[in-house]
Amino acid sequence: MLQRIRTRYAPSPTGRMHVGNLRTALYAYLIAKHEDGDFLLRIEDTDQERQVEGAVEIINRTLEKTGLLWDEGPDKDGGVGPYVQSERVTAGIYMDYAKKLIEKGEAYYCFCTKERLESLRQTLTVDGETKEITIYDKHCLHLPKEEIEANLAAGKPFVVRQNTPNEGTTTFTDVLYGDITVPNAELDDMILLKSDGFPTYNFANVVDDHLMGISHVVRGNEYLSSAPKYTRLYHAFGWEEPVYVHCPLITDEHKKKLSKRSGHSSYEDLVEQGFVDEAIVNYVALLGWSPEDNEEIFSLEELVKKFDYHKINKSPAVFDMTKLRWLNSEYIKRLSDEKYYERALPEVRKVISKPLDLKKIADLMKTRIEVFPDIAEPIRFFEELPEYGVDLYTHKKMKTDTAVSLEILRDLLPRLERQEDYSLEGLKEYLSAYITETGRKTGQVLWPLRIAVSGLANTPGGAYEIMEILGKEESLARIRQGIAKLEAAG
RNA sequence: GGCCCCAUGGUCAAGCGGUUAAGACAUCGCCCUUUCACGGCGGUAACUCGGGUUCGAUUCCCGAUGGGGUCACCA
Repeated sequence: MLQRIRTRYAPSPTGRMHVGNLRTALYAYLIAKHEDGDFLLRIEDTDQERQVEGAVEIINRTLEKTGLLWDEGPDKDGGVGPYVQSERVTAGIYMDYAKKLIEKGEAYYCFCTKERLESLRQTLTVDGETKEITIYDKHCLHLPKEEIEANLAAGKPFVVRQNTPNEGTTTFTDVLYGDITVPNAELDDMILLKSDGFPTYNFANVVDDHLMGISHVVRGNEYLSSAPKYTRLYHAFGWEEPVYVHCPLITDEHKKKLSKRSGHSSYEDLVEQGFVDEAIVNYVALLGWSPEDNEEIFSLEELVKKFDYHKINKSPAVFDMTKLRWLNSEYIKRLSDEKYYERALPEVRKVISKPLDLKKIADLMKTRIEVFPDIAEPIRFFEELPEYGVDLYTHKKMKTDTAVSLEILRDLLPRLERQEDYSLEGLKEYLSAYITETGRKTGQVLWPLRIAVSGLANTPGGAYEIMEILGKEESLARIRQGIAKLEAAG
């Protein structure tokens, strides 16, 4: 294959990128980069009503954060901006191409009013759901030339429609799905150019993919049913078709296509929920594809090396938050201190206002969380000793109960008051000496100690770690409280 | 409803005519351990159904069933 691979990600700027879009962008990027090809970004903003303020920036930022950097585009602000379709509309590109099609008889002007179109609409009820379908009747295809001219001259609003024959079939080839053939009669005369002069996605997409030399068109499987119409467009122009890669859908647990409208998480939502960029990209890559070596954790660079689009699955994949969380925990464990603190410390500060060693507290949580917000709850006891019942002091396996605990804490208190070194090592050394000296079991001594300083049966870290962080004064205060509590309980 | 696509454990996912049907997440149990977690070890759990083709089908073909997608002056 001598042809250079060129792919593109072509989103419409309507808000945050949801996971399905991110996966499409990722696959398009990987297909190109695996062969050292080009990856472009093209903003498809041909629907003026759906424009969302700042959406292009969100797309740019998301692509940058995930490392899916595009290779070319018009100069903009000293850098390489993405291609933007609305800017190309002004250049008259789409109008010119639409006219070429009209000349060839492959498209035609349509002056039908909304009302007339409305009358063509059929409603249909399936499984209790009401759906509306409209099949255009080619009314304007048969308009006399004079009438068309007159309408145009009168400035009557028009639309340009694709002229699809009612006979024959159209076949296109997808690398994953093979040849797909549909009867032309099934293909509606879709609108190419809207009455506001803007092209529809269907048209702009084909024209731009050709003009930009896109070799592999990567898009979601929901486009499979309109693909034959695009094929007809390519044929009508006499252009060579690109290679199609229709990616399987990503669905929710109910097998429904992920969409913003249904409230499914976008990439940015996930970041806000405490996920790591690389983990999200990694996980999403795995939905619909797996490497030959069966590895599951890899960087974008490794992905580029391993990715083979011929191995993309055909069946839809359910987005499994549980597995993403696991993968995220793996990424968190591998994070450098710097990167870990950057996101962990803010979470620690949410619950700790005392002048404690926040980094040490964060360290305690590194292997215990799946997402960053998991940090807050388990460390709250550092800030304030929670209310607890003396029954916590009873632990069969540790061979301890309230009586034993009271005895040990009373025994330990004066010693710990004399102890100056509250570092982890100091405490460890001192207390293990006490343990051997008294012949008690380690757990038997440490259990009541942890209960006293934390008020909890389960804590991140053990008694040593907690006491080190709390420091001598607070540790002793809590131990005295524990003793008082035990004495009061009798 | 028309058209199109899909079908291996709960989820992701190997497999591409002959396998004890991998692996990961989840789940369960054990070990490690002062708790929790990490880590280690092990268990439960799958080829939608019916016809073919074949010496032999999870694998190929057809059909059924199930699920999904799509049918806009949205992309």
